[in-house]
Amino acid sequence: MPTETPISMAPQADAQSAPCPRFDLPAPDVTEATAIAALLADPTRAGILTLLRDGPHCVCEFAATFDARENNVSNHLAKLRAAGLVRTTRHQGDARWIYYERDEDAIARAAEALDRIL
Amino acid sequence: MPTETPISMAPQADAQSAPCPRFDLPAPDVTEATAIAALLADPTRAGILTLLRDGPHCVCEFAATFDARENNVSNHLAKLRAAGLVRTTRHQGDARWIYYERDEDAIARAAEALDRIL
DNA sequence: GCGCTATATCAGCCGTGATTGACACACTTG
DNA sequence: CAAGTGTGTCAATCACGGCTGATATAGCGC
Repeated sequence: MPTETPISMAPQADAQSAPCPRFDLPAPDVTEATAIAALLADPTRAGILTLLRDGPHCVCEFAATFDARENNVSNHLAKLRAAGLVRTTRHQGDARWIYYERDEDAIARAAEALDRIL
Repeated sequence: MPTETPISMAPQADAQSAPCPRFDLPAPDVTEATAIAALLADPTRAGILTLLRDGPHCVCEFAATFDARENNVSNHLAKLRAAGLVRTTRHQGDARWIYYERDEDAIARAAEALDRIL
């Protein structure tokens, strides 16, 4: 206990001479934000979302651009799809080619969840 | 299978009958965004940043709120500090207590980096 | 039908990162 | 000064997630 300052105390309201930590603070719910951040933490997934901003692309294009294997790209796209951030459309004329495109509504909601903690 | 329309092909310029994938797309630089996303992907760190929005807090408050150990909280805070997202100030009167606070400028830049890929 | 292509799925391995447990440091109080 | 408190650091451990390699499916052309 600081027993000096016989007349005037430290007048700061910001931090007094006795710290009183609060142990009953409510823990904020960050499950949604952390799930999205975990998706964005991978460079391949982040690159895919960025590349998709100028239109749909197929798996082989991602694989070539990021020097990754097609199955790994497909795995990353499956996670983005499970989170609802991307959709798939088949190419008419050759339905083997699956084009991925952004779900802008879901991505906007994801950005809001991140902004809620930033 | 719709095999009709014997004369005219599908006239859409959006997706023709022959896909031509582009293999020379530039790979976007996502290093900054992925680094920040990796920080936010941990629930303790995300919770710390959220809790700090209503003012500075000390290590023991985080540990109590998230039911974590002080040394682990200190580890997470060290990473947030290394990224420049939080600052430290010592309590005057009892300098053992280290209060963490948000660096709003750095956090705003982090949010911009994430918005750049979302 | 058959082969070929584009994509998807999955067990197993492996590396990164969080937690553990112990210790060290800085500061205050007696 | 010593004891106690709040925090930081670090080797060892452990768990989660991406990669590998193989296999599977769907659609196209012959």
